[in-house]
Order: sequence, then structure tokens, then C-alpha cells
Amino acid sequence: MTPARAIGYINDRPVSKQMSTTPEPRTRQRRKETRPQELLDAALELFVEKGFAATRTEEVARRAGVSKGTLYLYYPSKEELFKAVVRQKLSNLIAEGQDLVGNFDGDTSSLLRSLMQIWWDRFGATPAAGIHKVVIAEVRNFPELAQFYSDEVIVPADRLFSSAVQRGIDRGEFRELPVHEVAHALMAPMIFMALHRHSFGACPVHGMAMEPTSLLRTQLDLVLRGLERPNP
Amino acid sequence: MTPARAIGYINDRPVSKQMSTTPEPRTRQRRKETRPQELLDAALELFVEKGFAATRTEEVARRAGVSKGTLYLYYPSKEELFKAVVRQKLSNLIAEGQDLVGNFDGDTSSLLRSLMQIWWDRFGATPAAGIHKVVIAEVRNFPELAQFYSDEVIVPADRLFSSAVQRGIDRGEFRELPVHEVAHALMAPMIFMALHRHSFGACPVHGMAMEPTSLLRTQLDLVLRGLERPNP
Amino acid sequence: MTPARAIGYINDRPVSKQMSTTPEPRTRQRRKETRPQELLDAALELFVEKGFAATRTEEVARRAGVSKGTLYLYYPSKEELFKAVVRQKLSNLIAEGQDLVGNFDGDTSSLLRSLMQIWWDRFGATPAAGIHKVVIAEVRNFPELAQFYSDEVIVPADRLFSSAVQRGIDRGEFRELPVHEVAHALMAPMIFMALHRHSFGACPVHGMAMEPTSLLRTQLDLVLRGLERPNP
Amino acid sequence: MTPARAIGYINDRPVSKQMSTTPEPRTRQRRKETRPQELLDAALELFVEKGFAATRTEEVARRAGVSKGTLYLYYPSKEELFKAVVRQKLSNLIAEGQDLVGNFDGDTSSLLRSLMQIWWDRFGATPAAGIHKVVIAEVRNFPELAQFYSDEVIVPADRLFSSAVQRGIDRGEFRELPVHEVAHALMAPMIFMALHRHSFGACPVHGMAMEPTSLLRTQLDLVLRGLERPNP
DNA sequence: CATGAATGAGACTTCATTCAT
DNA sequence: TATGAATGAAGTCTCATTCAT
Repeated sequence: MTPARAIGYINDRPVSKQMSTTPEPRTRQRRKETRPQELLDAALELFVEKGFAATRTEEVARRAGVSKGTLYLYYPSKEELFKAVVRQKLSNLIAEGQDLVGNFDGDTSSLLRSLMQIWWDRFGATPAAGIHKVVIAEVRNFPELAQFYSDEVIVPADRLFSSAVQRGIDRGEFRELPVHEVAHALMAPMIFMALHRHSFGACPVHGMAMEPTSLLRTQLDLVLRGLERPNP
Repeated sequence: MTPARAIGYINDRPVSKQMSTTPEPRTRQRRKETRPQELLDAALELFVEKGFAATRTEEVARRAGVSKGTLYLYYPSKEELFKAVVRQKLSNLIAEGQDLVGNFDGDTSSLLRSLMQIWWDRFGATPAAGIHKVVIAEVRNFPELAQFYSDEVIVPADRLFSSAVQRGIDRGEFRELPVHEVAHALMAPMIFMALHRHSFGACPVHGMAMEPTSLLRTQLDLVLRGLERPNP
Repeated sequence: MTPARAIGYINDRPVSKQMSTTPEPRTRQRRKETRPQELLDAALELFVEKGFAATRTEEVARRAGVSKGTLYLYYPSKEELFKAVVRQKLSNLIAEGQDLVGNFDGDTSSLLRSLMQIWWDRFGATPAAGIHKVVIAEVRNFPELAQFYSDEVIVPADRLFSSAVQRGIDRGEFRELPVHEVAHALMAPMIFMALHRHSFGACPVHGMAMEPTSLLRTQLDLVLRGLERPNP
Repeated sequence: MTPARAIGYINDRPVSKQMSTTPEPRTRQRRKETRPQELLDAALELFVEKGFAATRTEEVARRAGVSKGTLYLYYPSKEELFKAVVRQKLSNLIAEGQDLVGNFDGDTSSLLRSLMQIWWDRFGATPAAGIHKVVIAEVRNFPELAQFYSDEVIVPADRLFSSAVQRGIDRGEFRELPVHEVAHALMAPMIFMALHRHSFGACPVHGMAMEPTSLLRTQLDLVLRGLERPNP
């Protein structure tokens, strides 16, 4: 629908605008280069805090220091904004992990320890993990997002961890187990932690406090020991 | 990207109604007294399917077979309805597990296997896990829910699994490890699975498919082996 | 998009609504039966006055004495509202004309005079003709509307007038001329008049004033005389 | 039903540029002076295609090869731009017709045939007729345009055709009929055609197709025969 | 003069909640 | 009690107009 706005006569008054004494109109700044990043950062914060549907575009704009309309100069819709956030904050992580696995020299236990550490530092401990929470929560209401996120994040991440486990089996370090399922046993506690940090962890709740690093170390020790081939 | 209306790939039957304890004939007279239950069942389904914000009160009412106004006769707001769902559907899962742990006779590995199985059957595989997804996603928009849910669900569940692990250590079956952290390693993959079933698992995405039973068995084997004391 | 409205916490304030001293809240009246007609009448007036795009749904509602939301209870969109107006105000006219042509007894000149008179009284002289103005003006911006209006109004009206002319030819009263083109010569001045009434005619312009009845009589005399077979 | 963006089935070439009177080479220096003309040409095209309200100033600017800001350097608002288009494209059509009528030598039927032909070629078949459509549609949202357009276009055109008819009566060629009304019978079908070309004629609708030349010939024959004095 | 990034009023539509019946 | 018509705040996105560069 192309509404007829600003035909000065349509609604009785000539619509002379923002000329008067509006309180301190935001000074117009031209910053085409830095705007997208500022918007992405603001969007990440708010999507993580409130979820996709409950985040208002106007607030994203305000938090980025621009007006409502400016957001739409850079991203054509809220959905595209969200996708841009995913791409910037998550997609790049996968590549790094793949480099690590491809080039690693030592034994696979060490590889997995490194991988888990990187993954936590770059994903679990950052707002990026909050995006995962949002997707889990709202993907059923936005079917297009499902395919996008699956292709862009879930499948590559699964492939990454599985390939590391497979390396251990191929080199005779690990027992022969279903690699995808082992990959899950590795990833799940970390994701669990990450989700927690962005839901209950962000609320002033008097309950369990979890110390991520210690928890992850324990969990990895457990699984690595479980993976080891029994001594003959 | 438009929101999906009532998809519903998840496991086939609404599972509601299963809690009505009085199986008397549904006469017009009695219905009045079962109204709240029918509303809770309908609300459970829809909250799980769409989340809190995206669930429309009118649809809850329709699915319960009453009018919009009637819903408000029983619950003063959508938020109170949600809290009522949480209370009814989650709060009494814990007790059963505690009975099991208190009375179990065999070795602790078997106890953990039983516990995991029960937990999956009663939580992971039911809509209750869907509520968990919603809470994780939207608790930050609902500050008062956080404490309630932590007290009623999260802390007791943690205590339950921790006490089982502690039993294994006390009886010399397991190595001495931080019990809460081990409890997490046990619970996390199950919760991960359960969340998945209610998010991507319910979308027609061509990506990873997970087989819960097999995955949980693998994961439990892994962890139990990691828990075992090394043979002398 | 399903925005998260009314989650009292999302935006800092609990959103307790319209409870206070709003100035004289419109008394709620339940009038399901009469609402559609009132809305249709208000919509007709405004569409004719301002055009389709420039008419605001809120003003239609206000003029019908209801609130914005109520309009959407009866018509799912502005477009459907417009179509409903067309159907009610125009489609019925055609049928009457067809009855007249089918059952007419006298000579065809008299038939055409009757047809023109009816058409003017029921279409040209009423707001219905204003709808035609709107469609002409905006159809290129709303392609779906083109087919709808063509099927529902233009083609039937053309068929109606053409069939009357054909009758004159068949009965040897008129010369053999291309019937559709003659039909246009009959309809065009009337439509011209009607458009004028809803554009310049509605403005306080100091220019031509046209007296419709007289003008149409002259025009019909002219064309009928032109249609007559030359005397031998 | 979504608005159409830039369809454009109408007769193939934009017809603009045809008015630039100075055919000097388009050097960068000169362009500055032709800017207003290029803007008017672009505006004509778009107003005809989409109407006043639905035309975006940015697209006018783009089509004229300048930036949005530049448009406002030459015309202070969209409305003034529209008025400038009307002034330039319509106001001087009338004079030519008046010359023809003043100097014509043959019988009045021939004069009318010539007049109709010229009028069609210079008005009906050009974008000027599209402006007429827009004015008819939106004049009520533009009160000051009404008087202007009436004085500049409608009244002179009426006077022109009326004076030709009067000539026929004065010379005893035509019956004594109300001249203004006959003038309408002459002009109306042409205007009707012209409007059609810019509304339904420009849509891919499967309905009536009209062949202008043939239709106008039929209509003129009809009216001229109606005008003739009966043979004694 | 020219640019185009920035602004913000305003349009359509949804839905939690109310209240006359 | 129960109903469902009615309300109106709020959300996304558009675009005429402005103004820093």
C-alpha cells in the first residue's frame, strides 16, 4: 500500500513540520561507514535481551543513536537485520574452527580441548550465544529463519565438531562411536551454559550459580575419558 | 519472512487432557468445573508451539472451546495464565525422581540410567520441555517468573541429579568429581534434545535429524564410563 | 510479524490502560447487524472524496462511529473494504439494467432512453459514480483491483449497452454500426458527467456549470438521430 | 492486493524531452539550465503512471538524473512540481485549436473532423491526457488547483468546441441545438478514451480492448449525422 | 549548486483486555 | 456465568522534506 502522506491538504492542516521549538533535535550526523556496525551491535543487544518479536525496531535505532527511518536505510526489514546479525556474529566463528581442525598437529584430545576453549571464548561467553537462544525460541514462528539458521549455523557447527571426533577415531585415539552423537555430548553442555547465561543468568535470581569454566572442564574430562580406548 | 501460523510438526498428538483426574461424563453441568483445566491444556499447547508473546488469548479460548471473555473469568491476564500453566505442568515432576533416588537398591550406574529414562519420558518427551523452552526464551521479559521457576524447577532438578551422583561417589563407585558439574553433564544433553524437539525439530528444515533415544544412550555411556573409577 | 504487545514488562512500564480520565470514552454499542452497512457508507463517502490510497481506515471508522479496530472486525483489509463497496454499490445496478433490456416491449429508442435514465438516476447521480473515478485513477497502482473491477463492472456494463444497441439493429430500427463503439458513444458522456460531478463539480470553481439532465437529453437525441436508418 | 511498482504498458516511449526547444549539445555546462525541464519531463511520466500521491519525489529525481535534494532546489514541494507540470504541459494546447477554428474555410463538418483529429493527436494520444486523469482524481485533495485548471484548460476547451458548433449553426449547416451540450457530446468520448488509455488500458486486464481511431470515427459520424438539418 | 544521509509524522494492521448484553 | 463486539495502544515500514558536507 502506498499511503498518501504529506499531501498537505488531505487532512485539513498543512503539516508544516519540525520547524519550531522541538526540544533539542538530535544533531544530524552523516556517518554512512559506521552506521551498519552500530546498528548491528544495538540489534544484537536487544534481540538477545528481548527476543526477536519483542524487540522494536525503533528501540534498535534509538540505541544506535539514529532515528527510526535510518535503520531502514541500511536494512530493509527487521528480518534482514536479524539475518545480518547472525551472519556477522556467528558465521565467521565456524570458519576459524575449521581452520583449527584442519591444521592441528597434536593428539585429538588436545584438539578438542582447544576447540572447546575457542568456542566458549568466542561464542558461549559472548552475546552471540544469546542469538542462539532467540532462534530456538522463535524459529517456529518464522519458518524462513529456520532454513537460514540451519544452513548458516547448525549444520556447519555439527560438521565441525563431528570432524574433530572422527579424526580421533581415525587415528586410533578414540573408540568407534557415532560421531554426531558424540559431537552433541560435547556441544550440549556448552550450549546449555550459554542459554542459561542469557536467560536466568541475566535475572537477579537466587538459585544456582554456575561457574562456566570449571563446569566445562569437568564435562570435557568426563567425555574425553569416556572416549578413550580401553587399555588392553 | 512472515510468521508461521500454527504449524505443528511436533509429535502428533496434543497430549493434553491427560491430566484430568475425574473421568466422569462430560455433561453440560460438570463442564463448568473443568473449564480451568481445559484452558490450561489449551494454553500449554499454544505456548509451547508459539511462545508466550505470540500466543493469542483468543486462540487459547477457542481451543478450549470457550469464548475470549470466559478466559478472563478464570485468569486475570495472559501472564497469570502462563504462570498457572507452569505451576501445574512442571512443579510435581520432581517428587517422583526423588522417590526413585531415595529407594533405589542397585548400583548407581543403574540408578542413573533409570533416572535418565524417567526424566526423558516425563519431561523431555512431553510438552513440559516445551514450557522450559518458553521460559528460557522469555524469562527476561517476565522478571517475577524467574524466581518462581528457579525455586520450583531448576534448583530441585539440580539437587535431584546431584544427589544421585553423590551416592555413586559415597559408595565408591565413582571418582570424586564436583557433583553439580557432573549433574550438568548428565542433564544438559537431554535438555538440549528437548529444546531441539520444540524448535528446529518442529520445523521442516533439511538439516540434522536427531534420534533421541540413541543419542541419549551414547551420551550416558560416555559419561558413565568417564565416572568410573580407574581399575587398579 | 507478531509483535509482542502487552507483555507488561517489556518496556519498563506496566501498561495499565484506559482506566483513568480519558475524556468521555465513546460508549460501547453492540450493533453487529448494522455495522457493515454503516462502514460501507462511510467508506464510499471517503473513497469518493479522497481516493483509495489517501483515505485512512481510521477516518472511515470514525465516520461510521466506531473505533479503528472495529473496522477490521468486519473487513480484513482496506482493499477488501473497497471491493465490498464496489460490489454493493455497483454490481447490483447491472442486473437491473439487464432485466430492463430483456423484458422491454417498445421500440429500441425508447429502450435506450429508459436505460439511460435509469443509469443516470442510479449511477451517475449517486456516489456510485465516484467509485468509478477512484478506480480510473488508481487502478494502475493496484493490479488486482483491475481484474476485479473489469469483471465485476466494466465488462457487464459494456455488454448491457451493446446488447440494447444490437436489439435495435436486429429489429431494423438502427443502421448497422459497430455495437461496442456505439455503446461507448452512449455511455461516455454520462460517465464524463459523472466524473465531473465528483471532481471539479465538488470544488467551488468558478467555471462551467453543467446541467446534467438537459445535457444528457441533448446527447441522446443526437445519437439516436444518428442511429436511425435513413428514410428511403 | 499490493501496489504495483512502475508497470508501464502504455504506449512504449516516454515521449518526454520532446519539448526542449534548444537542441544544443548536452554539455555539462548547459545541463544546469535544462534541469528544470528534465525534472518536469520525469515528473510528467510518473504522475501519469502513478498519480500524484503515489509518485515518490525520489523517483522523479532519479529519472531526471539528479539527486533528491536537487529537486527541491528547483521546486519547493511536490505540489509545486505538479502545478508546474500542469502549466507547462497543458496550457498552450488551446491556442492552436483556436487558430484552426478562426481560419478554417470549408464546411463545419470538415472543421469538426479536423478539430477532433488535432485534439486527439495533441491531447488524447499524449501524456497530457494522463495529467487530466490525475487532476480529475486528485483535485479534491488540491483545492487551489481546481480554479487554476478550470481557467487554463477546461473552460477554454469548452469554448473552443462550442464556437465550432456555433459556426455550423450560424452557417445553416447544423440544427439549432444547445452548443455547450453538443460540445460535450463531441469531447466526452474522446476524453473517455484518453482516460481509459491511462487506466485500464495500461493494465494487463482481460476485458474490453478499444481501438481509439475507429471508435472516434464511429462516434463522430454518429454525432455529425445527428447534427445535420433534416432534408426538406 | 549538488548530494544523499537523516529525520519523524503517519499509514495499516493486530490483539490484550473490557464490558454491554 | 458466558459471550463476543468493541476498543485503542503499539508495532513495522514509507517517504516528503531537511541540512551537513
